[in-house]
Amino acid sequence: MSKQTALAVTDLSAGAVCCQPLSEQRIPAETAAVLAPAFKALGDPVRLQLMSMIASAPSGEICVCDLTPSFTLSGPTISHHLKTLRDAGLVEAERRGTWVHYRARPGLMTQLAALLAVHEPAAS
Amino acid sequence: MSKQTALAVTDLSAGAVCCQPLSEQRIPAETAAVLAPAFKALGDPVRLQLMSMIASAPSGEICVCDLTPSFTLSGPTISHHLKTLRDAGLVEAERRGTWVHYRARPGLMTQLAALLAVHEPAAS
DNA sequence: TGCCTAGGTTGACAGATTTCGAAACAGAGT
DNA sequence: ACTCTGTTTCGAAATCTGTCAACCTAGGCA
Repeated sequence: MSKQTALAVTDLSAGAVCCQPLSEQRIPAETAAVLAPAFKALGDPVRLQLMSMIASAPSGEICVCDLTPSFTLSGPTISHHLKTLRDAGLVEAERRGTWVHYRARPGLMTQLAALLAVHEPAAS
Repeated sequence: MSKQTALAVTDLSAGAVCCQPLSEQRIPAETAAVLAPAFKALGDPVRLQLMSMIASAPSGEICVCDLTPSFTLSGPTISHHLKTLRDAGLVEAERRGTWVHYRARPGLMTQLAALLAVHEPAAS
């Protein structure tokens, strides 16, 4: 099941599924179906923190061994959450030697941010 | 009942739960716990579309009677999804005569967008 | 080479949460 | 009273969360 969404997300992060703020134009059902899983992936406190730790890593990437100790959860649980973020297209993993490093994929996050951008009402 | 959940969200949308991009600074567990539910609320294709339809309504608000026909789901189901968005603090409802109108609350969405903003590597 | 240990992932499972619709309910208009 | 709009309640099916056990890969060492 996650395979399907992962594929779609890969497509969009390569391309141009959305860019218009959500408040300026109705999202087509198709687009919503593609982007909702990304929001869902961020819709868990642990995953939101993981995403933040990965994205804010000074070197651009961070070892799982540095992530796990920050939570009271077990290793497998963290691994599952990381897989969710991976399937959503928000991060990618690379094994270098003994350790696995996670890196953020800014493309999709940028799209989500653009989607949420609120058009300044009057102003101008 | 919606008052309770609305309170926490009201606090944050009034105040300073977050503002820093997720990729610039680690989100504290506390902040993650507060913001994750908002992402979770957007993490469903139907709710994402609903949010978009509400936020992009030309008059700033939209009647439930205009929302329901756009989906193949039953009335109660749409109502449930709307309640989820309400509880998350993303929209608010007002009954005017026979019909109920939904309006977006941009505050929280702005915060989420700021959180997802990706720091430009160059600049600064 | 063969064996051992450590880091992470995967699979399977119980318990909690979500999703959806049928039926019942509340508000407003006729 | 009756109708129409939308919400709430309730229950069933599906999904999600977290853990243990098993597995795989990489590295160290005799």
